[in-house]
Amino acid sequence: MSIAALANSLGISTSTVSRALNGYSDVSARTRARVEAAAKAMHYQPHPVAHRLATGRTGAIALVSPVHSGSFLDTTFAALLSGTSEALRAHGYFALSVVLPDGEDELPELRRFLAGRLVDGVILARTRTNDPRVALLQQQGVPFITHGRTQHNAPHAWVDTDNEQALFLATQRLADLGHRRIAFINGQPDMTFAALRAQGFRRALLERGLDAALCPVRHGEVNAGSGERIASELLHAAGPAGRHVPGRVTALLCATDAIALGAMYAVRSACMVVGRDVSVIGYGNTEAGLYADPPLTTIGHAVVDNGRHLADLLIRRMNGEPPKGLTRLEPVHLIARHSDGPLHKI
Amino acid sequence: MSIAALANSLGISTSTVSRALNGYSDVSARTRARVEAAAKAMHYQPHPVAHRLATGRTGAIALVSPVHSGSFLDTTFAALLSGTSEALRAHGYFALSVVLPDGEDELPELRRFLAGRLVDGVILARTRTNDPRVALLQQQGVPFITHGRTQHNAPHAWVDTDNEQALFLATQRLADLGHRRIAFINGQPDMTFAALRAQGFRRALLERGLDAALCPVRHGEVNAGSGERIASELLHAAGPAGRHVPGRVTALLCATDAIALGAMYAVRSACMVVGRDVSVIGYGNTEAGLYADPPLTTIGHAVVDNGRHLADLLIRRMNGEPPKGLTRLEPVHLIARHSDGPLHKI
DNA sequence: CCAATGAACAAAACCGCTTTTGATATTAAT
DNA sequence: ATTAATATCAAAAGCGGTTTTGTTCATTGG
Repeated sequence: MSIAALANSLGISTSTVSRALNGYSDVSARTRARVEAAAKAMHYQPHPVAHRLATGRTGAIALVSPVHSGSFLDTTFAALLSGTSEALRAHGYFALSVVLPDGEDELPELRRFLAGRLVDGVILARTRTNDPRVALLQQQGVPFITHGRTQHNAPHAWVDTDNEQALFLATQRLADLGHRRIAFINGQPDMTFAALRAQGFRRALLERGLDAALCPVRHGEVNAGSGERIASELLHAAGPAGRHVPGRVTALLCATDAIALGAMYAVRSACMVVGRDVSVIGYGNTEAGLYADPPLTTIGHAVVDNGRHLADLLIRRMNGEPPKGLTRLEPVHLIARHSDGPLHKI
Repeated sequence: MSIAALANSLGISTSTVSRALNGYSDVSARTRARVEAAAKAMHYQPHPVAHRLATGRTGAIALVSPVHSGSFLDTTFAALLSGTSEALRAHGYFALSVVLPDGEDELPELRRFLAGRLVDGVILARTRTNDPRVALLQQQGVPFITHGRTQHNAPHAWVDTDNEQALFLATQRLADLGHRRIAFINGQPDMTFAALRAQGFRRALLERGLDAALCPVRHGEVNAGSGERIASELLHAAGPAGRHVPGRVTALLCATDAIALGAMYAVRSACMVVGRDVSVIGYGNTEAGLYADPPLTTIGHAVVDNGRHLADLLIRRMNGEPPKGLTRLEPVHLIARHSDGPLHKI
């Protein structure tokens, strides 16, 4: 069923059919009704590709994320996708998730994807503080929004969780439990979230008067294997030489629940008890943390909501709003369970 | 840069340019070289949407999966996406992941997506034994492949892991450890994988001479919460009345690692020890299982490879091969860790 | 020497829709 | 009554390619 066939069967021109169906004013009510009836009767639907060629719009957006080497897409990403899909569906858009290869091919591959013109807009996940993908999107003029702020000069739309506040809260909690030697097992330092969390960590140390030299920040992949390895190193390391605070760190802040699960494993491997000998706090409130032994104290954030807000703001961006005001910082909260506790004298 | 502009600058017709660039034979070598040089110099690239309209091909395929209510896309799906993306990229295709809403809207939404003509082929994940999406795809004539077999009459391409064998192996192992009362916490009964795993479970019971009446199969969501709830019920239930084998089940087979983590939680909640009082076996070999306490015995399968094979077979299908032979059953293996052990007399 | 073949390109049709421009009839204003 | 404005529709020109059909000229075979 093409528009030509429909027009033919009605004995009118294709342009009139198109204008009738698209709500133009110079079509008589009578004609419009006839066209609409015939379109329904003949199950007419405009050919989407022809429509795209004529209008330039595709009706789809992409959620772009790299495969973080060593860790598959995590549950955060899945929740994000779920939220955006739902919200975009309400506006008639399709949400497509696109996986870019890690490393050198990432940017060329994103370029190739954008050149393919499959989508009207892009949601960029896993942003880095200085993200070449953002520069590319700005240069190509594609409407986009990032999950996580960046340090680019030109403003762009973003949604972010309050990573800084999250680690401020978690660190404060450990300090208030008496811990003085707290380690932070962070993600890769070039990631936005990692930089912000490190800020929150340092702010809390300062505010609670802890010695930053005793509170190391380590960087690694956001999976359990990496968490186990780094935690193991931290637990077996002695304090810095010349200090009179002896021994090891007593608390492990972890950038994700997965890291925390690895860290808990390391604690057990060192024949210590999580929550008593060593406190562990995760981030993300995943099921795996909830059902861990002991249940993991963690940071909660509404990722599905993040997805919805990303979708809503992107649509406003695609409708021409300037990126300046299209930002949103989502609150976080601490979920206390049993993987942390008061400092026991060693 | 349109083809018209390029043709104009060369002083030849657009048809010759098109034919030169697309390898037709009736273009002289000299002309072809000139066209190619000019195309490169002017950075000409065919407009993808116009190309799609003319050829009917989009250069993209979709990995379609529902949001399973109560559980987000799990790591299995993420690994699948990773594998397919990589393999399809090698063939110049984009892999797009599409999330369908759960429930009533699933089929209409798939129909709407297919009508959008964004992709040349579809990979269908999470298949059910009688899957209306398969019927829809067949009816619409879209090349597709499923991850998981179905019971449809018309043959279709599929890749599946050997679910039956997996549960056969796991059940056998528990039987050989002396367990006589083994429960299987399965996924929803309409899912392909669940039906096949139940088959493997029953086959092993038969082969090892266990009493099926003492070995219940339960169905639930494939997440930890559901696993905890069902395991808890099973552990607190007495044996069937009138039997002289008293007490509870001593081993829990779980359809996913997530379920197993929930089950382990339930065991601890009942003041018992996983691996001694109750054996637990998972499925999927996830990181969360590896770093659990105790480390989870589970079924390993190469999901990323599944993704690659799905991609390869789908491409052969799109190239016109009949679906009959385009199938592949992937092997599984048991990964022994410490969440199971010999039966202790209660 | 003339018809048949083949090489190389141009012209035109097509994919299917949107949007601009143009034409005609009707109505309102002067 | 004549002109200007308005309503309604058709024609045509995009969007940017691919593919079929035609045309011209040089070559070859009989």
